[in-house]
Formats: sequence, structure tokens, C-alpha cells
Amino acid sequence: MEKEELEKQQMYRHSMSHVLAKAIKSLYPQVKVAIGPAIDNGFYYDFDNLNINQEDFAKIEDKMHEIINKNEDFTRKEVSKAEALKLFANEPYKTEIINDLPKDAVISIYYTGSDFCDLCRGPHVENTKFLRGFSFKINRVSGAYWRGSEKNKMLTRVYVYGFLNKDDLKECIRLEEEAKQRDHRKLGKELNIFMMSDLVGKGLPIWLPNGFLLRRALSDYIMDKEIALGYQHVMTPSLGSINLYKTSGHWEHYKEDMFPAMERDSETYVLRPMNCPHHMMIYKSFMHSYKDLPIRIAEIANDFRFEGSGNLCGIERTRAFTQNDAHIFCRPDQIKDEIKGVINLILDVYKDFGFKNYTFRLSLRDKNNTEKYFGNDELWEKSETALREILKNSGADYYEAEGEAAFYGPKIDVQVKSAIGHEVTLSTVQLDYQLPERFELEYVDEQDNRVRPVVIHRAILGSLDRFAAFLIEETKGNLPVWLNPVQVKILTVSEKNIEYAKQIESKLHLNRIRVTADISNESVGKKIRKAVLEKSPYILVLGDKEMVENSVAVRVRGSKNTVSMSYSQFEQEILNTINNKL
RNA sequence: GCUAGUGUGGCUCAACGGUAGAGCAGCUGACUUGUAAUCAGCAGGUUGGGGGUUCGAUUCCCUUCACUAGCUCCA
Repeated sequence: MEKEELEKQQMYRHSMSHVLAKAIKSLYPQVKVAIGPAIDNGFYYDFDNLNINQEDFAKIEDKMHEIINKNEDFTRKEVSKAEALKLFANEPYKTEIINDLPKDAVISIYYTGSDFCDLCRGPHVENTKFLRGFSFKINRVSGAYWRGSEKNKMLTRVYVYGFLNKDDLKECIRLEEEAKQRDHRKLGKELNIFMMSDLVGKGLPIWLPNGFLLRRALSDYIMDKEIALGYQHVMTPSLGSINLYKTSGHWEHYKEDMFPAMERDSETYVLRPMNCPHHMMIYKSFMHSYKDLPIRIAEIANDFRFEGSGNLCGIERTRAFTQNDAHIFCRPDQIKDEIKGVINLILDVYKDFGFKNYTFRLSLRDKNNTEKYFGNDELWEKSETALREILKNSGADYYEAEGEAAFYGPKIDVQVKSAIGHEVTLSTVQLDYQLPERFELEYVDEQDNRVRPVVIHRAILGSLDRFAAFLIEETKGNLPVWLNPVQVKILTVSEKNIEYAKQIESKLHLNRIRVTADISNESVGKKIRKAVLEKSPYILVLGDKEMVENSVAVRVRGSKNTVSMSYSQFEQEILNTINNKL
């Protein structure tokens, strides 16, 4: 769609939100209005004291059509602050907004007809008759905090799909339906990747055999990459003394989001929410020369966070997860190269996985709320500028986001969108001067002075859990052969072929290919169906013909055709596919 | 965590005030099969848990747990 057309659509959506508010006010006079902007797929409006559900949608939509068909004018008026306060005296949320405006502000308001007006900057359509061709449908109703703060009252938000073009509305709804089909929670269950159990506890996924094979493929892959780049892997305990986290500052910042402390005898332990402090202690336990740096300590590490119950989502957001974590201890003059190296690794990895839908985000601190962060302004400025420059030079597209930094430093995050539209961080690089200070880390420089190293925190796959979730959704469950839990599925035609199937199976096993054989007494058709539903990349049907010829009949995922070839030819083909990460 | 909605056998769904029913999956047997469901039989649920209303509750009410959507949070 053209830019002008898009702007027009946003204006129409915004005008529609006024129509929605007017409709709601006329149906439910006790309601107080808050705000109602245009969004990506339509618009919403927040109301207080409104209690509706799906059954009321039709009634509200009818009322909206009724207003549109009355050909009411949208009239702009400018008023003083005092006049505005008087006009909206019965609307506490509008009053609050007006009170926040400067004393001498000229406030614009828009009437829809003569009986409804709303505080608004505009612009709007001139008359509701222009909205007649606009396609809309109430999507859902949900809660939303007034002004986005959990300290405030929760209002009722009515979401409405809205498009200039009827087909766009249909397409939007269709895409949302399709997205549900590739939701990792649905596919994860169907493909036996993971399960949940109430008795085990919420947010605690159980990885089934297929899921474990996927995780192993992922962690082997990334560890091999890291080893080649000079990372050293370690293994540290999943819990630690509470003092470790008091030293790092995490306890102060995050204790509400950690599992509660465990006390025994006179000691207190916590399940670790991240691995930085353990890695700091590894660095600290040796004396380091400037010549030894950088030191890159990596771990595939289990972590535990007490995520709010409403935030949990399959394996995308859990309370027990596994990070692909590393800490790079380096000299200040090495920062640039090390971060560049991490960004290159990220790009390299995403290429291997075929990911294209991601954006870099430069995560800065919130300048209006600096007490949340450790360290002085100068250091923050310096760190943020350094990351910005590296990103600029990398040529990657990025955007900046205030308030997204870690308490110890700014970050470069890689953001992706899940099937159902959650924006989540997959990879991250973080620049940190604070933890070295708090843990009193040192190295000896050329003049024999003891000085502080810098720490770069980074995660490439992020957490294996979330990465797997994203991978499943991006591939619609059709994981590439090199990652698929079962790479080859063998089917026998009759009992006579079992022996031959076993031979082929063990040959593939010897090549470290993940293979299973279905030798059940079912029809070939049924076994094919089962294997196709399991999304097996290669199905080998073995019958008398293959047995005699020492061949295999290969059915490749996505194709209904069968290709007959010698076993050795197949072996060559699949090994090539796996080596090329296809 | 907050607001709202949902909760029936492993899965997908039915019955909606009158002692729960189907398909798939599972198990057993027969069939020995050539590219998306062979046939027959068996088994499986005190309708998430607890409490209440009622002669009677899967169905109505309360509460609790879990899930879903959105909001908030995300080292």
C-alpha cells in the first residue's frame, strides 16, 4: 500500500475509534472514556466501568453502523484549558490528561455529531458518511492499565479490526488463523517436542525424546561454533549463595522475579536467574595478564526465573530454561572487535538457520529514571555511543529503544516476532563496566598496574527453549533435515521386509543419521500418513522390489512423488544435505 | 501479577438440569499389505479440584487450580 493510502487508513481508523466511543457511551452511559488510537490492524479504545463480552459485539457494531449512517460531522474546536476541564468535568481520565497540559495550552477537541466530543489532536474525516465503506469487526476485549502502568486501574480495552479495503480485513483474519496453526505450543505437542504437567508445575516444560534430540542438535551446533571462535565452556551449579547475587546487584534488582531464597542451617541459597556471577568468580580465581585477554567463558546453563503467571508461554517464556550464555572479559581497547565478533556470529548463525525476519535493537537506559541503573552518566554515554557506532558500522538495520538497557549497561538485542505476534529477544550483546567493579575483577597491564577488565555478556541462541519455539514457528514444524529429531523414517511394506529394513536402519545409524523404522502390521498408506504427519524429511518405503535391487524408495517431505535410488546414493544425498545445514 | 474468557477419556469434539457419547490414538486378534486412515473386538471419564443450590448437576452459583487473549514485567 502507498504511504498516502496508509496514512489515510490510520486517519480513518482513528475516526472509527471515536465512533466506537460514541457507540459505547450511548449503549452504556455509565462508562468513562480514556483513549483510543489507531493500531496496526485497526484501532482500540479504553473504557472504565465497562463490562461486556463477545455476545455484546454485534449490538455495538450495529450501533456503530447506525452512527456512520447518520452522516454526522466531525467538527474541530479549539478551547482553553479551563474550558476543556469544564467540558470534560464528568470524564476523570480526560481531566487527568488535560491537567497534565501546560496552563496556556490550546486544546483541540472533536465533536462527532452534536452529542459526543473527545479530546483529540486529529485529523479526522469530515463526516461519518466517509466511513461507510470502511470494513471493521470487533476483535476482542481485554484489560489494559490506565497509562500503561500497573499501579493504575485496569480499564477495559475494546480491540477492533479495521481496514479501508474489505479484502484486507479478510486477509488479516485469515493470517491470524494461519498463525495459530504454526504456534509452537500446538506444533510442539503434535510433534512430541515438549509437554507440560500441572503436577510438575506451570512454566516448567518437559522435553520429550524428540525435543531432546532437537536441543542436542542446537547445543552441539553452537558449542562447535564457539569453540572455533576461542570460547571455553564451563559448567557451574544451578544455584548459588544469596551473597553472590547481593554482590552482583541482581538480588536488589530482581528478587521479586526470582524463586524465593532457601535457608538451611545458617546458609541461604537461591536458584540462579542467570550465570554472570558464577562466570565472574571463574575469572577472579586466576591472575590475568593483559596478554591473556580476551577470555571468553561460555556455558549451556540452566536458569530459573519466577516469571509472572500471565507472562508464561509454552517454551517461549518459562520458569526453567537453558541459556546459550557467555561472558567475554577484555581490555577496553578490545571492546569494539569483540562486539563486532559477536554480531558477526549472530549473523552467521541466523544465516545457517535461514532467519530473515529479525531486527537489531539498541537498548538504552531510561534517562528519566536513572536510579534504576548502576554507574555514572559519563560511562553510560560512552557505552551507548560505542554500541551505536558498532551497529552503524555493521550496516545492519536497527532502531533505538530507551528504557530497554540492563541495569549494568546498554545492550544490542535481536528482536523477532512470534507466530502470534509477541515481540521477543532472541540474541543479545551487553556491555558492562559494573560487574567487574562489584566483583573487583583485575588484570595486570603493561605498566604492571592492576586494572579493571570490561565484561561483554552475550547469548546467541538466547535460550535454547525460546530459540526452539521460534524455529518451530518459522519452519511451521518442518525443521530442516540437520535439526529434525527424526531425519529418516523407514516403512516396511510387509513382514518379509523387516530384515532388510533393519539393515538399512543400522547403516544409517552408523552414519550418525537419526532414523526410526515403522515395522508395524499396518497398511503402507497408513504408515505413510503417520510419517507425513510427523513431518519426517525422508520417508523410505522398503518392499520386495527394494530388497531385490538393494535400493530404497525415497519420498521427500513436501512431495508426493517417490524416487527410487540405490542405498549408497541415498546415503550420499542425505549426508550432503546435513553437511550443508539444509 | 492484573482484567476477561475457557476447562468433558492421551488428542479433537458432542450432550447443557434427569445417572456422559463419537472419531482418532492405545491394547488384542485377523489380514501381509506398494505411497495420506484394512477389518473386528476390548479398554479408557466420579465431565480440572473443593464447596453450595436442587429430589437430581457436566449443565446453575461460589471458591481454587490450570490454560488462553490482552495489559504489566522480562537481568
